[in-house]
Amino acid sequence: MEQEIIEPEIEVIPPKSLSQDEVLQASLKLFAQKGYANTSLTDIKDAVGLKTTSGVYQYFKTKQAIAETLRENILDSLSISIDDIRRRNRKASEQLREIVDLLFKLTDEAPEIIRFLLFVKTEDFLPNAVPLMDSAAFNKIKRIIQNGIKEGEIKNIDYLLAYCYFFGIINQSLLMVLDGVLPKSADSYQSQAWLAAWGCIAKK
Amino acid sequence: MEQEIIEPEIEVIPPKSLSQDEVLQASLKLFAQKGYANTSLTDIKDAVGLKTTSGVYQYFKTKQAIAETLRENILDSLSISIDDIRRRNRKASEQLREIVDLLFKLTDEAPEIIRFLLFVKTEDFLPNAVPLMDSAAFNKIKRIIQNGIKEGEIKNIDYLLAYCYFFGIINQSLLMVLDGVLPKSADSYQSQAWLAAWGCIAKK
DNA sequence: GTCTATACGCCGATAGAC
DNA sequence: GTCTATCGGCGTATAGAC
Repeated sequence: MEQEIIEPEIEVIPPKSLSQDEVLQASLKLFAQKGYANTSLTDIKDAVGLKTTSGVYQYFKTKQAIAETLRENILDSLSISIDDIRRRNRKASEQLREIVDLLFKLTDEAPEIIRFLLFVKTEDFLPNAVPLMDSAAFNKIKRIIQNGIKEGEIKNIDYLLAYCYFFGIINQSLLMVLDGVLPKSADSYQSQAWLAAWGCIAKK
Repeated sequence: MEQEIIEPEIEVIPPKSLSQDEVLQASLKLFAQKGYANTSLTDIKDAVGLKTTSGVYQYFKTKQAIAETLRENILDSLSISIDDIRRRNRKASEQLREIVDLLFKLTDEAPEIIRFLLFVKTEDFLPNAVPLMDSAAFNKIKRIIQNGIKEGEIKNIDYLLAYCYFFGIINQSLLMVLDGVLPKSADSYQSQAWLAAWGCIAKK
């Protein structure tokens, strides 16, 4: 008669079914805060609520593999977002504007992601990882700029220089927000940063 | 009969009077290339030509102390250079122009220094170091910008934003040169980068 | 004042009990 | 499938011989 009661036992309060994703999220925050080398598996295990580091190895064979997966996930989702942006907008100015939107929003809402991209030097510990600038996501950004040049929206300069000036301003803004040098939320600086960055490369 | 061969071992060629500065120079290169955490005292000892790490401790008590001294030296000499630049020029545009000159020249001639400034996150291992933006050198740069705003040379915006836009472009240019993304020497990009950066913050 | 030897902790990783 | 126990290695740092 009480056999049905067996069911609710399936984790009433803490599901505690530790998932691979919990490890990834915890590691992302730690790597973003302290850097890869200064983050030990002990730190990760603590952040996730495990008792020993052995548990972590259930999901990832090595510490490197965690960082690798993290990087792939971030770059993949960035790439997908950019695809979406390109689908919804035709002009380079609109596409870049939406990419800036995304980056500033992430800086406020998921700063670990931007920290990871801006601060964590993956080439230091992932020797054969694709350089950021050669990843799918960044290739798409470069293509947007090249198209903008071709269409006459962007000055006729080396597209790498256009990238450099535009994202120089954008990245430095995000960086100074994350470092607390610019004291307000990223959102507060977005429109001005966009104007400065776009004004740098826009034709005429 | 072959006993005389023992003698030449007294190092005829390399005087090998090891100086503190040799350790600093070697460490600077290593830190700039591989990062602080990935550089061991064994690496430093090898780069300097010592047989054991003990020799390094003759000049510095800890590995941290090496990085600390290095940072102080670099920031001090930067600060001195900026003093000199301010003495020789009155207008903010001229002063900034010469600072850009200096940074690009260093990128070509002593890339380790710029690498150390741009890439090595000293706050990760020097907990109580003064933040870059609060160092004497950077305070002088901020003052130059504030003066430029007061004199009407630079747009009337928050001086931190002016700093952000200007050095966003300059630093990104140096960074992309150091990463090899921009394939030529820093010198090749200097005048264009200056024009873009100054155009961003110049009045009118 | 430079090398020998070594202490000692932390880290990443593994084997195996339950 | 999670915890116990532990290994081997490297990294910083020290004590002391020469």
